[in-house]
Amino acid sequence: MEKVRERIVRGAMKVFSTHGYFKAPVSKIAREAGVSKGLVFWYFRSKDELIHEAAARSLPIDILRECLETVQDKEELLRCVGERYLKKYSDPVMRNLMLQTLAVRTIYPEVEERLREMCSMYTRKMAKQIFGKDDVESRVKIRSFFGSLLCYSLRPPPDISVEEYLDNLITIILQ
Amino acid sequence: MEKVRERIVRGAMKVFSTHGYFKAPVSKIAREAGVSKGLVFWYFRSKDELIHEAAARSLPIDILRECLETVQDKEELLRCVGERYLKKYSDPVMRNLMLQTLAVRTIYPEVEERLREMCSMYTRKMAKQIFGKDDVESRVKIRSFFGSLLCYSLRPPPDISVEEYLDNLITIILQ
Amino acid sequence: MEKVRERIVRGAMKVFSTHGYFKAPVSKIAREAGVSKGLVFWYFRSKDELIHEAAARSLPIDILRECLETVQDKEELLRCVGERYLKKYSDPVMRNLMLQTLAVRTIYPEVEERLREMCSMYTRKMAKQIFGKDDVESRVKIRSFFGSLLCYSLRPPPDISVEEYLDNLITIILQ
Amino acid sequence: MEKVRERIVRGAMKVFSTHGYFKAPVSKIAREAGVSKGLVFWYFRSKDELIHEAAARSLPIDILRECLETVQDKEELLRCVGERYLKKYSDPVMRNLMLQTLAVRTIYPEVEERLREMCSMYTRKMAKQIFGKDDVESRVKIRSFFGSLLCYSLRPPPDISVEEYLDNLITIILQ
DNA sequence: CATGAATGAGCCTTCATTCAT
DNA sequence: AATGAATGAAGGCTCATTCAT
Repeated sequence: MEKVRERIVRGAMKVFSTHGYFKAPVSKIAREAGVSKGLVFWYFRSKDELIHEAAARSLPIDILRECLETVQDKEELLRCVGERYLKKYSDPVMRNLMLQTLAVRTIYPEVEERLREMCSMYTRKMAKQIFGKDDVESRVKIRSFFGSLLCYSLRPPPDISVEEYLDNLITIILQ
Repeated sequence: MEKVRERIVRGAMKVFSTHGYFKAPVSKIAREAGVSKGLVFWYFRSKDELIHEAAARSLPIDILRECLETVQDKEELLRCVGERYLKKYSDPVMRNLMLQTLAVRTIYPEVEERLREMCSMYTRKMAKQIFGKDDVESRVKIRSFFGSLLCYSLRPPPDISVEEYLDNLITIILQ
Repeated sequence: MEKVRERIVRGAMKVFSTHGYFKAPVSKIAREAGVSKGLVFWYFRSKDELIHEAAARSLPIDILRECLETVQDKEELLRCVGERYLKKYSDPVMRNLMLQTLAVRTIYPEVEERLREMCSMYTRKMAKQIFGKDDVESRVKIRSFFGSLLCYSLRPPPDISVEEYLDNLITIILQ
Repeated sequence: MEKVRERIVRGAMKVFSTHGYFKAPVSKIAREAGVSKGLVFWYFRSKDELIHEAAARSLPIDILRECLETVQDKEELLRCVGERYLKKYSDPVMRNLMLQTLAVRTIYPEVEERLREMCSMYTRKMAKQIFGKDDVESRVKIRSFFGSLLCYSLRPPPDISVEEYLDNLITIILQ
């Protein structure tokens, strides 16, 4: 049996992903998790705290960190990030939740900060590791890479497989 | 003096962009527009109707339609779309509002439908017009193009100008 | 027809006086005032604001101020304060409400401050005006005066009239 | 080591005295007493039961009973009551708690009853024992005595000592 | 005895919406 | 058209109370 706290987070992510952070009643989250409404507030001080937990899990920061730490080769790095990214967001819950998180960055400074860090630090690191430099062209390419992944996730074309898509994308970026 | 209805929509877009569609009280929108709360409901049947109007304006559909209608040359087409896109979303209100709109697509079927149309029909048309074909590589490139624009808008790199960025991007896509 | 805001305050005072400030639901206050619950929050930002208004009205500060301003003679001053005091708190609502207010002074600094002012400034002024001096005996007498009024209000002896009581009290204080 | 039950009552009195009976969460009381929340309900059937225990201890009934039983002389009786009273309520916890108790008399019939008994029976007994009679003047004096003690307790004048105050008060009452 | 997770009732507050003026 | 008072439905949160361990 999964731990209660984890069940609540899962339920929250599911409900948040379809209703949005602010239209999702805690009562619905509780029902989804199979617990009482009061218990949610035993594990989380407030709904905001639960939002923060869900928001943190919705971003691909973990993927970036891991791949950058473990992989050296440039093509392999792109593949590592690409594969995990597309896998993570093949789950509709995660996909929609990430969009919800992007939308609330103007409300929660912590979310904004996390996004800023992800966009600046990690893309810079990737540009360095892949192209050996950090010039305009490299950074445009990295952004195109992530942008493409995002676009694919948001609305996967029904007639292109993940592998095919990723192969093509990596080729374009590295050429 | 701007028309009242228009003032209300503008106010709504501004408030929606920072507070999100559901945390933005109609009272705040009215204050922003300089009218009474009651008047908002004279021009719009409900808050949802106002949300739909704002959501429609937040997407780049108008840009796609216009450029596809007026421009033939492939590079010119990419530049037409790119320039207008980056201009539209250089406004923080528009930028944030588009994110809000992406987030509510699971709630409003109309929004979902509009997005679906934009992603499938227009990207297909662009692929056709630019690459003459609609194969995997072409579509990956179009997605990379839009993804890159989106990424740039979300967090413009402080040391790269719009023109420079767009030039590089078009070169990468067309090579 | 009484003004709505005033009706709400009256209803609040009545409900507060029997249920206490914190056990009195706003819904009950609204019902007592004959308005909807939401309207209470149109006139008062929060329940706390309503509590403050009720608390301010529950104290005898107005009586002290008026009598000290208008009356010179010492016996007359005691009688002015005594009469109005006993009249004000002959109303069970006012009597109980004052007790509620005394009880929440540790929670609301504004209430504590108002009480402090009442106890120090006004008793000092009365001692000066009645006994011409501010020594220990005078101040003990003033406190006995107020204490006696308070005790009478809290539980009026069934077989002593207000006038009789006040006459006796003034005699004792002035002898 | 103090008995657990006693620790809980002490903790309750402390928390009640500052937060009031109804704003004081049982959890806070438990923390103050250094026990778990559940244990409070092992020793007391409900929070109300705990309130009653605290309320009973907050009143000066014990003082009245003891002094009336042991002391015969009138001045000595006043001094006995006065001294113990001022000592008991020199403790801010007791002082505030008594006010809280006065405030909840409209809610708990038992509290109301206890107060009624204290006010009628004991003041009557004191009047008899001190003045030999029970006429209006005597009872006004007794009320002035208690009222003065109450006033002193509520807000002790910073420049008058307990002894000095009590001496003066007894003189005034007995003259 | 003792703990703390779990429950559910109730309350304050917000806010979309209506309506008399 | 325009205002703002008035309403009622939720929703977030607290907290007394229970119960398995």
